[in-house]
Amino acid sequence: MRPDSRLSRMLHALIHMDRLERPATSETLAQMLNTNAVVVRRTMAGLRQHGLVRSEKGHGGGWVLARPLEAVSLLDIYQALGEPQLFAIGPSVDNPDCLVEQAVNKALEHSLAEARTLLLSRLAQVSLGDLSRQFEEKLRSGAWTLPALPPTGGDTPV
Amino acid sequence: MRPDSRLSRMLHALIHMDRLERPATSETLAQMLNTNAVVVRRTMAGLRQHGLVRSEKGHGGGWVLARPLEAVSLLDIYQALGEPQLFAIGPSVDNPDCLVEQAVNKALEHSLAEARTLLLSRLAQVSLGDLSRQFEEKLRSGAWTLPALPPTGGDTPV
DNA sequence: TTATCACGTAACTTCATAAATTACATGATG
DNA sequence: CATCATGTAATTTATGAAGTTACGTGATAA
Repeated sequence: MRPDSRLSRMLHALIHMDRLERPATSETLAQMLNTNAVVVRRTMAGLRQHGLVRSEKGHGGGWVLARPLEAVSLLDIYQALGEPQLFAIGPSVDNPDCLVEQAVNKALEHSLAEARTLLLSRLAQVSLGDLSRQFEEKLRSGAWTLPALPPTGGDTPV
Repeated sequence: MRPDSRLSRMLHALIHMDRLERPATSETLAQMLNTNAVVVRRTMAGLRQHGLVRSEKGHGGGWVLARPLEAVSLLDIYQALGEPQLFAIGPSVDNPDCLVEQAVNKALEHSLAEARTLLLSRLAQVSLGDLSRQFEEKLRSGAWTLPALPPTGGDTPV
């Protein structure tokens, strides 16, 4: 099952947006995310509805952050995306009247619920500012030396 | 994303198998699980390779438990199924050289790994015997009173 | 005022994969 | 040796994220 990458993609986009002077167009973000501008707009729509970003039409328009990165947690983004399905495994609904199936599903869902609670609490504890700082740290520590590029200086990578 | 129901289905099947006198055919299990006998064989194959069940061909053949339910945890079944993908969300691989994407994915994967550890430990703590007892408890407590069936006695449901 | 830019959104196609189905082979029982 | 039941390859179906096409709306600039 191919995992839903929308959360990761939006985090990626928002951190880039924070580093740009001007609004980022859907086309620009689509190139960063190696996808299509319509996919960007569609996914960004939820964030706009939750007041995390604003959009502007026309010349010079695009997407801008509505809050500082420090004030946005990974959980905020997850929720703004509509809280997509977390788990790739789940209960069966083959014979809902069967008490065995009910007992199995109850136990399984209980374990899943615990894992979900832990995961959401972890997402709540991490801000986009934290991620941005970790990115800055990578830059400072020389991590920009890409495999095929000896450290001859030059452009910082995207 | 439709969740993978194989874990739930196999738990369901194994508990029923424990209550049968004779080997359960794939066809019988398929009816319990509202699916196809080939799906049952394919899914059961992993459990056989891990020594959790045995299969017998020919007349009177079918599937039998190779261990008491108490000696099998939900984690055992999950592993026997090849440890299928747990999460429906995951990292993006749009621009692997991008340090922002790397930082985002690292943080996300860390949270996911913690949730995975918790979930697997919970699955390890629950045995099929526990589930079977919970099923028996439902039976005893009158939970067999199905919506359309007043408690007039009669057959116990599947 | 008009051309261009950029978002908004519906409708459709593509892609991946669990699940289901079809087909046929192998082995065990009566 | 007919029947039953598993073993497994190959194919089709179903579902939803992702991608694409098309067209509409609003804002800016010339």
